[in-house]
Amino acid sequence: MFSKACEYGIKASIFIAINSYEGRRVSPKEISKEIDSPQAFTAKILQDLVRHNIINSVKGAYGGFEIDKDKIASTKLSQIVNAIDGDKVYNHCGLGLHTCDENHPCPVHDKFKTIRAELKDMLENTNLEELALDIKSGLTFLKI
Amino acid sequence: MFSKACEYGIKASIFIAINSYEGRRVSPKEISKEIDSPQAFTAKILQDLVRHNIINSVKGAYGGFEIDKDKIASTKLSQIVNAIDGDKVYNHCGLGLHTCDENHPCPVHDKFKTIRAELKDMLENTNLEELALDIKSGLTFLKI
DNA sequence: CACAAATAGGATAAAATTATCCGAAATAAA
DNA sequence: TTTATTTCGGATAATTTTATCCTATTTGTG
Repeated sequence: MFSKACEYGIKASIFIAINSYEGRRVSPKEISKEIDSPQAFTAKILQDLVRHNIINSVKGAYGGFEIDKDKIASTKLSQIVNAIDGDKVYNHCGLGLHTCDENHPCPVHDKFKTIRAELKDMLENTNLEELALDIKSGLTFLKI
Repeated sequence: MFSKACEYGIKASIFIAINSYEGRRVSPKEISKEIDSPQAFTAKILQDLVRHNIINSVKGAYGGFEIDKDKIASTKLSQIVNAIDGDKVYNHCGLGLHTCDENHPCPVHDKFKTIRAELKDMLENTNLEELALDIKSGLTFLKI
């Protein structure tokens, strides 16, 4: 469904959000430990999220990654996915046709339509805040 | 969603089904031309489908690939996907956790649950016959 | 200013996926 | 039985994704 990079990016964003609520910046080392991902690779993905304005980085001593507190609730899962994997989750034809639409559908176009729409809807209506709160309250987990 | 190999495998199966209704065997060359895929790679995937008993191969002159006519309607899309991509489409955690279930859910477990179930349901309730008929009647397409 | 602590970014490596090539084996027909 | 045709299967290559390493750059503190 998502690339490894995207999986790491989502989990990292959630962990950063949790810590940003407490005013704490986190490093790639802490993050990769907490989400069980390769550190250097995770750092690359964080750079990408910074470039896409999803998270914030502060260089130098006492630096690290953070998210503006008042941005957490309005950051959608779809933005993270889009930043890392692009729009192929929504737009790529299920069977890889270059053009696949109502006028020229692939054999599974119709059957995929609702599923794809629901996925899109879910990603666009899920925000970082709810995901972070579930982790904090021990309802969900970032690793294992 | 699916691997390239799986996309090719699905399209190839549909094309073979169409021709099997007419009692015609088809070669990797014809298939790859019709579904716009690399020939040798497609041949490998066909071998895989043969090993998984989804299609049938006949070696030698006048040989080729075919599907038993009376098997087409009972062959589910899920069987093809499973043969090539395994069960990860259904079972792999959305965020890559090794264990992700009701007792130990990842942050998006619940939100993915219905989507994943629908996908599974769709794949298990779509058969080769309907896909082949749609192509034959010009309703859907295998390439471009 | 010098130093320590961080992220940024380029180069490279490893692994997985996608793709190609070629000879072996099987089979039908002449 | 020979020949032409066709799948099978192993070896290899190309590409993409995943992952690592090292140096440069930035920045706060003493």
